[in-house]
Amino acid sequence: MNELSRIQHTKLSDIIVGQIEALIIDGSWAAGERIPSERELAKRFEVSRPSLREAIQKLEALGLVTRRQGGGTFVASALDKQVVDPLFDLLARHPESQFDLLEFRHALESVSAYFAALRGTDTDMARIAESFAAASKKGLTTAQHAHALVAFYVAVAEASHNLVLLHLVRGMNDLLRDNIRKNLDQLKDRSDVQAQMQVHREALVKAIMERQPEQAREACHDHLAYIENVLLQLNREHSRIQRALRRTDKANA
Amino acid sequence: MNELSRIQHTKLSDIIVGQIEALIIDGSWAAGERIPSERELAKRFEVSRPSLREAIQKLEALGLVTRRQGGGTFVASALDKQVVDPLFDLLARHPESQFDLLEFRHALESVSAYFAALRGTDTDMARIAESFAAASKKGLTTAQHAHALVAFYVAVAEASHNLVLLHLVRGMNDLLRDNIRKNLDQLKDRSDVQAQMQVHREALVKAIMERQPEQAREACHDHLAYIENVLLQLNREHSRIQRALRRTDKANA
DNA sequence: TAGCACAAGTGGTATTACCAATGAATTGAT
DNA sequence: ATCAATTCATTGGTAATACCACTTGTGCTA
Repeated sequence: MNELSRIQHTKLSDIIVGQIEALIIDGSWAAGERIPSERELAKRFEVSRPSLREAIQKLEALGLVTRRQGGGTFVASALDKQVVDPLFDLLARHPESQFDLLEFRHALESVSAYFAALRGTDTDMARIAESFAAASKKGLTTAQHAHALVAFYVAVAEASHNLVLLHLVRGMNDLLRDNIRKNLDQLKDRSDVQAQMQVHREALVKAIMERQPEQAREACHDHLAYIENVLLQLNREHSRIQRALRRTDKANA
Repeated sequence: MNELSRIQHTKLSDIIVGQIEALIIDGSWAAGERIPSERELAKRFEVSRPSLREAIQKLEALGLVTRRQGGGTFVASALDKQVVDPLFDLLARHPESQFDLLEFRHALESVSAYFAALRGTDTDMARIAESFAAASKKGLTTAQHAHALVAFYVAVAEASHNLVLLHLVRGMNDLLRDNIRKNLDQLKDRSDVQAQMQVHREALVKAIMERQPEQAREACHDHLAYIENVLLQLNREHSRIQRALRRTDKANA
């Protein structure tokens, strides 16, 4: 049986990865802590150092540990535990998929808001309030505003206490910031729209703080649906202007 | 300068990865083709075999190549070139995060259903109907049923015509199948629950076929919320039984 | 007490060897 | 001539040992 034979040939390094992951996840090795040396671990697991190194390299690729030549191997802290998804790289290079991303954000942030309202601790709520206040300051540049909004959404995702949601939001940090900045750029001249967006965000924060999951979801949905509609309208206007300009150019030719 | 020193200390294996990636991307090494052996490549790049192996291992982690002991290393074809997200790997190895995944699926599949109903072409609808019929057959093993359900959800994601959703569903294929199989296993003795799940899926397909986005989203939501509640109930029962057993063991000790 | 030098311990890379799996070629039987 | 079995070469997987470069800790001296 093909599958059976595949199961039987688990690589040694994969077995070691599993055992080290368990140690990290159960807290035996805490974030930031230096783990035993490669030579020590090779002895402990009764494998060769190259096999142990292969396992450590996989853990590094997973973002679970970081290595420093001469310094040691450390359990990655949450701060620098970042994973890059190839699709997000792809999307970053193809801005025309902006709406695909917006639609996905729609789902991701709505469910994050829902669970943040459902499960957020008092600490979570405080951080959401802080990051929202930072994002609401006057006089921010577009880049600063985008950065602050990302921090706000990350705080909401953290408050959801869902590992998958948190991972995705963190993984698409750069992409999220670029998407938000582009949205803000396109809406730069529309102070009416910006005011409305701020109203939406305030409604979202209020719903989360009052631990109203359905309202939080709805507020987030309204916010993103509004942005989509405005951007679609702007793009239609832009396309219309482009077509008009092309007609004018043809008439003059 | 910290960053400057980081640039200077590029690992040998990373350099090799870049060079091999270039060969794959420019078509020198075509999909499905066997690449030169490790020993040959080590000689060509003038590095040691362990360093070359580390590079190949990274390429494998990226999904660019596949290795077979005794057989060789092959450029991954598009068919099995699957994007592996490290979190999905981690989740696959730690079943205790089953509910985080289920909550995320909730959001992902609801929005996929919404957009499938909104944008699905006639071809999409036909494929959804086909895959749903395949998933509804009697007499499937749990593994076959899970496999068929995954194909169904992939068809729905394809009908959404959203690149991000499609990517995520594809990327978590194995994880999705394992999650569904586990859910089916736990619900094996509950024919009432299985019947209800089938009713939900039929409602979902109906809403998509009739191009009713809100209804599709709602049907999907109902389906997954139902599964979550049933599993939570089962887990509570299981925990209660475990606690009762522990009390019995202690009394007997 | 601070700075410098040295040593020990760390990860990175290398050489060489052997094991287990795979596939191609060869040989023998029908 | 064809097919099956065997053999051998080549592949990836694992290991032992060594050395290099970097980091950190310790001890000594001014």
